[in-house]
Amino acid sequence: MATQSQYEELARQLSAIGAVKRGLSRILPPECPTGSAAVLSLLGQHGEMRMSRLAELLAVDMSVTSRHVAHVAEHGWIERSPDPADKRSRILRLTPAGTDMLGLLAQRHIESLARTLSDWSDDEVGQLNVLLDRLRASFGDCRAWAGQHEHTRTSA
Amino acid sequence: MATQSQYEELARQLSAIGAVKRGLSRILPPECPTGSAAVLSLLGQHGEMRMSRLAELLAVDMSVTSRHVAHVAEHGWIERSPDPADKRSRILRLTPAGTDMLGLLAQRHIESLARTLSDWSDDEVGQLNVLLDRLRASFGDCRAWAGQHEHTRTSA
DNA sequence: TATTGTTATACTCTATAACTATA
DNA sequence: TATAGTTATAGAGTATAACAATA
Repeated sequence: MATQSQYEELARQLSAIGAVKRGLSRILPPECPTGSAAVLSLLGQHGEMRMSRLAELLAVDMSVTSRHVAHVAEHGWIERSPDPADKRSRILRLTPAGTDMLGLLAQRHIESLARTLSDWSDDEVGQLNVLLDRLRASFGDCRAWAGQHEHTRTSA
Repeated sequence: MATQSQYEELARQLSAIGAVKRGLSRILPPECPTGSAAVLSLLGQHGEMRMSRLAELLAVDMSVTSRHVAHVAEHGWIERSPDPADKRSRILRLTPAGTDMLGLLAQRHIESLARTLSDWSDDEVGQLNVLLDRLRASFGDCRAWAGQHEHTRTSA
């Protein structure tokens, strides 16, 4: 168990990390904003999948996923083929153009991070990756989360 | 220097960390969304300051800062007094109500994180805090950043 | 009747540009 | 002329709710 102070600090750090994310998003081509990049990245990592699975991996509502996927499909980076097992579903799959775009994104991310984190050791970057992955897992596990404070009005 | 693979992984982790941030934002009272919470937090940490300083700490444009500050002031959580040294500026300062709200936010963050990260040691949380702080610093230092790819259209 | 996915609507956060007041 | 801050406008991301098609 960590101290209250550490939890407060972590909340501040997570709030501030938005600046880093914005920095990384600025290097993306404008046709491929962060939402599209996330879709491509997950399809590249996990291979073909359905909308519902993608929404779960993105950790956003399926309506949001639907819009991102529509944008990515309009650009020809993915194809949506009918799911023979369930006519309501479609299978999402990277196209060659999508794979190319994914390569471009990786290249830009690597360039930026290599420059920005030039004084980090590989061990430190590895540690951060491990901790961030665990953080995500800890939050993902805890699905008894939503509606806990149910957005109560306060008098403060 | 880290490997390309580690940089790619870090980019993915940062993209995915949004889910954690959204989780934390859901426990906030609806009158005090993340933008307002960030303003209160920084004023609590650093004490009174001017808009321009706050914008720098938030790492967002001053126009954005201005709107957050207006919202926070409307709720009576801060006061804006004229700066005697520069009539264009106003000094921002937490009110007692703002301090109360800050306390409520801290309490909710602590509750949530203590529950979610119950199996983390204090050392691990501390490590993550250190690395996130350093990450922010590395990006903050690198101000020769913007306009590097200048949003070039790509053919990919 | 329940589930998959889409669309309409609304809200938050952010950036750019135009503007006011002061330095 | 330059700087501090505000406001108008636009764009991206997300959530809720209503809807269509299929299970």
